Amino acid sequence: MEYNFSEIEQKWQAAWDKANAYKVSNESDKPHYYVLDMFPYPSGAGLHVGHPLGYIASDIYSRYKRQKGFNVLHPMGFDAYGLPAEQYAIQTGQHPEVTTNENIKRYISQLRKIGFCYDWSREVKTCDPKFYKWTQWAFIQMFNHYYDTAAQKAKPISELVARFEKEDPAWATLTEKEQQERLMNYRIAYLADTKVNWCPALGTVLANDEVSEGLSVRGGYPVEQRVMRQWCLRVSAYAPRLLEGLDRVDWTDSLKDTQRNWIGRSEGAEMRFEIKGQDAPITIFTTRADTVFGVTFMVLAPESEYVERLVTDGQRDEVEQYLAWVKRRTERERIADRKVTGVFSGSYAINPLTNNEIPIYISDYVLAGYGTGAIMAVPAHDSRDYAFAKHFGLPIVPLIEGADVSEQSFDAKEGRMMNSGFLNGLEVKDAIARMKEHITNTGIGRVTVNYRLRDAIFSRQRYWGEPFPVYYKDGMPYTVDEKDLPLLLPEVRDFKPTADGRPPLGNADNWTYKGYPLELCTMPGFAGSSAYYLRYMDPTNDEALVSRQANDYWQQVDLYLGGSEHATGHLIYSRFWNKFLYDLGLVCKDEPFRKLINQGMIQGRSNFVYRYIGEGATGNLYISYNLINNPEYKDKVQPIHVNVNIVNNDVLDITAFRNWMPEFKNAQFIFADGTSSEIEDNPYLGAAMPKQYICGWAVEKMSKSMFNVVNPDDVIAKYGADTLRLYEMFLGPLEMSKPWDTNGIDGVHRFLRKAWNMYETISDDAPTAEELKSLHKLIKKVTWDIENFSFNTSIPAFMIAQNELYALKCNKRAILEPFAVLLAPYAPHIAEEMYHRCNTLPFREGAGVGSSFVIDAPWPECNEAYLIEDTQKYPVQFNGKVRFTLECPKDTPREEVEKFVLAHEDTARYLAGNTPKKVIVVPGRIVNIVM
RNA sequence: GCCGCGAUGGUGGAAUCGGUAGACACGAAGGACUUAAAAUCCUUUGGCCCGAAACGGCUGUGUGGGUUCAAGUCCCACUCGCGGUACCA
Repeated sequence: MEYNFSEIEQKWQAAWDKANAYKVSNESDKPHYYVLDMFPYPSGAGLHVGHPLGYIASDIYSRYKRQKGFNVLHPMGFDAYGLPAEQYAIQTGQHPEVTTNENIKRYISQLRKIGFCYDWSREVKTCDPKFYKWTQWAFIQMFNHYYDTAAQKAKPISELVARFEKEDPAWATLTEKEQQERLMNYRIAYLADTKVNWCPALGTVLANDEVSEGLSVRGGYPVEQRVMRQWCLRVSAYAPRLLEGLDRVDWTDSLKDTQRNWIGRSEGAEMRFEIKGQDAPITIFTTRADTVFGVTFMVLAPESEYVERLVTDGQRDEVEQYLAWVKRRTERERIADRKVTGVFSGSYAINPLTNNEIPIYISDYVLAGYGTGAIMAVPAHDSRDYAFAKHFGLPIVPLIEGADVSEQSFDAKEGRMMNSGFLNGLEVKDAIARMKEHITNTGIGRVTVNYRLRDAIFSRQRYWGEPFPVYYKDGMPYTVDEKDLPLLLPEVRDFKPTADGRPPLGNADNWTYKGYPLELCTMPGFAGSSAYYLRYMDPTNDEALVSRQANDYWQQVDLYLGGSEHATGHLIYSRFWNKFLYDLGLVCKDEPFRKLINQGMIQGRSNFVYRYIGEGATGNLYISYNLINNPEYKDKVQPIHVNVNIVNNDVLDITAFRNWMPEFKNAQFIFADGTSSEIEDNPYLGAAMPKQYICGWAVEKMSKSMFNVVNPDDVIAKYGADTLRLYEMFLGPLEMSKPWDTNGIDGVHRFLRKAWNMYETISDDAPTAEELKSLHKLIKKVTWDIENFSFNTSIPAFMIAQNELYALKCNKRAILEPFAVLLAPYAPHIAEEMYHRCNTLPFREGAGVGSSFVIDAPWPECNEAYLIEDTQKYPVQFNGKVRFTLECPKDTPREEVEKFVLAHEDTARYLAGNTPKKVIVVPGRIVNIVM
C-alpha cells in the first residue's frame, strides 16, 4: 500500500474545511484554553521553512489540548502595516494595500497546506478598518486618561480637571489653550517635544527598540537624534507594574531578565547641589550615595535644562561650539567614537559634605533622558568619570580602602570606606544606606527609584499605518468623536513626503475633520499588534474591542509562542496596553500572556562550490569539497554560494548547476574521487553513472543572497506536510536556534511510510503484553513531551515504538488506534487516515482524530504503567548484618545482584552507614538510591 | 563591559530527579535482492587496546579543579561560541 501523502493531505484538509472542524465557539461547557502564535508580517518573499517552526509547535499543543477535552482558541491573523509594503509602494506606485493583500493570500495558502488547526473565521488583519477602529479607539482612551501615581492606575482626565478646579485657583484663569497644554503633561497619550531617533532614509522617527547600534532594525539605515514634536505613550508610568507583573507570569527567566534590564529599575537618591553665586540648586541622581565625599566635579548632559543657567559669559562661546558639535554627530558616530569630550561651563557647585567648590562640566557621556540629566562625578569609583577626570586633569579621591586608582577606577560596590567622614570604616552597602538616611534627614535630597524604560514615541511620518483620530484647533489636538470611528486611511496622490517635507498624508485631499486639519502622522507598527490577541476572542464585535463576556470566558492567552526578538518591543507594549485596558475595567486580567515560549530561529544552511583560482585557472573548474585541503588546491579555491535546492545531502546536481546561471554553463569538475571524468563505466551495463561532487556548507542567516532559502511548499510537494511538521520538530529543541538542514528529512519520511504500512490490514486480536508495553511507553513519553514542550524527543519515541511493533508484526486495532491518536497532533493528516482505517464505525467526515475537534478518540490514558516499570524486589544481606531491599529489572538473576553488591565494597559500606529506602540495580551497576 | 544561553561521535541531537553517556535519525562502510540502478531489508559504526571468542579491558560529554558510593548533569575558576544590551550615573 503506497503512502500517497498528497492525496491523504488534500482529502483531509478538504474534509476539515467542509466540516468546519476548527471553528471555535465562545459558548462551551469544556474548559477553555487559548493558544496564540505571534502573528506574522506578510512579507513579499512568502514563508520560508523557518517561519512555521513555532506555528507547528503551537498547533501540536492545540490539537493535544483539544483531544484532552478543552475548548481551544487557536487563531491566526496578520500584522499588515509595515515599512516594506510602503517602500515598495514608493518605488512602484502600487498601493500598499494591494501588495499586502496579495502577500496575505499567499501566506494563507502556504499555512493551509501545512494543516494547521486555525479557526480562520476569526482571522484579523491590522489594516482592516474594522480592526483599526479599535486601535484608534484605544488611542482616544489613552488621550483621555492620565496616570494617577498614588493609586498606580489610569484615571479619566476629567477627574484631574475636577481636581485642578477644586485645588488650584489659578486653573480657572487659564485660557483653554493653556489648560490643554497643562493637561498634556498628564495624558497617557500625549504630544511632546522629545529627542527622537530620526531615520532620514526612511523619512520617519523610530522607537528605541526599532534602532540597534545606531541603525534602523528595518533596512539598516543610519539614525540620528533630533528634537521633534511627537505623539508619545506614557509607558514609563507603568514601569513598576510592568516589572512586578513579571513575577506572576510563566515566562523563561532569560526573557524576564531581558525585560527587567530594559525596564532598568535602579534604587538611588536624588541630591541637591548648591551653585556658587546662585540661589537655585541643581538636582542629580545617583545609586552611589556613599561616594559623595569623592565628588570632585559635576557633569550636565548637553541637552540639560541646567546648561543655559550655568554657562558663564566667559565660557559661552566654547560651550556653544561644543553643543553644536554634539548636535551634528549621528547616533552611530557617537557609539563608534567613544573618545572623551566635554567643556567647562564656568560655574561651580558646592559639595554638600566637603563644602568644596567643584567645577561643572558639560559632556555627551551624560544622557538627558535618564535621571535628571545631571550627575555628580566620582572619578575614583566610576570608569566614565575616571576617563573624564584624567582627560581634564581633575582630582581623583579614592574612597575605598585598598583600591588602587592610579591606573583605573574601582567600580565594584565592595570594600571599606575611607576619606569619607562619618562613613569611614563602613562597608559600601552599609555606607549607601547610612548616607541615604543622612541626606533624607538633612534635606539635601531624597531616596528615589529610577527607571530606564522611556515613553514610547508613537508618531511615524509614514503613510501605511493607522491614522491618528486627532485634529488640530488653535494648534492644540482634539480627538475625533468615537461615533465617527474608524477614521479611514485616505487615498494619497503620492506615498512620498510632500514637497515641503510634511508626511505623506499631506498629499491627501480634504484630510480634515469638522473643517479642522487632521494629524498627518500615522501610528507605528506596534500599535496594531498591541491588543490583537483580545480581538480574536470576539473578532466581529462592532460595539467593542472585545465584549466583557467573551473576555471573561477566554480570560487571557494561556500559551503564547513567538521569537525572542520581540522581548523589548511588542511584549512590553502589549503588556502596557493590556494594563491600561485593565485599569479601564475592560479586560479581566492585567497580564495578557500567562505562559510564553520563544522558539529559536531557523538559520540557513548554505552550500558552496569551490572554484579553482590557482595556476592556469580558467574560472570554469570546480573542486569537490573533500579535496580542497589537498596541497595542489589548498588556498587556490574560492568558495561560491550555490543554491541549496540543487544540492541533495551535500551532493551537487551538476546538470542543474550548469543550468542555474549562465556563468556556470561550461563548468568542469574535479569530483570526490579526484578525477574529472563525469561518468564511471558501469561494469554491468556500460551505462553512464554520474559521479559525486561534494559541496561545502556553513550556517548563515536564511536569505536570498546566500541562496539558502528553503520554501515549505517545495518540501511539502516532495515529502508532504506531515513529514515537514515532524521534521521541523525533530530538528532539535524548540527554543534553540538551529540551521535548516534537509539531510535528515528522509529518515522522518521513512518512519511515516513504515508506520503507514502497519495499517494495511487491521486485526481484532487481543494485544500481547509486549505490544502493550511498547504502546504504554509511548503514551507516557509523548504525554510528558507535549506537556513540557519537548516535541523533538517525541519523534524518536514514535520511531522506537514503531520499530518494536514492526518487529512484532503488530496489526492490532487495540494498539494501532491509540498509536494514531498519539500521532495526530504531530502528523494530523496521516493520523486521521490511520484512525479511520482502524475504525469500524461508519465514516464521518471531519469527525476523527486529526481534526481533533469532535472527540471520538480521546487521548489514550496509560493505566497499566506496570508494564513499563518492570521491576522486582530482592532482599539482600551484607556481612550478615545489614539488610537492604534492592529493586532491579525483573530478569536480573539473584546471584548477579548479590555478586554485584559484594563486589562494590565502597557502595556497600556506604549503604551500611545510610539506610536507603530503595536501591535500583541493573547488572553491573547501581542506578538509583532513594534516601 | 554587563546580562542571558550554550559547548556531548563524521553530522543533527538523546540522556526529563545526580544513577548503564552517545537513544533516535542522517551520513559512512560491508552484505542481501537486482542485468544494473533506485527502492527495500540486514550487519557494523565514539576512540584505543587484547583476543579464537567476550555478556573482555582502558578511555571518553570544551579546559582545570572540587563535592559525591556515583557527575554530561551540582559547586569554583577558565576558554570558546551565540543572543541581548550598552556611556543608565
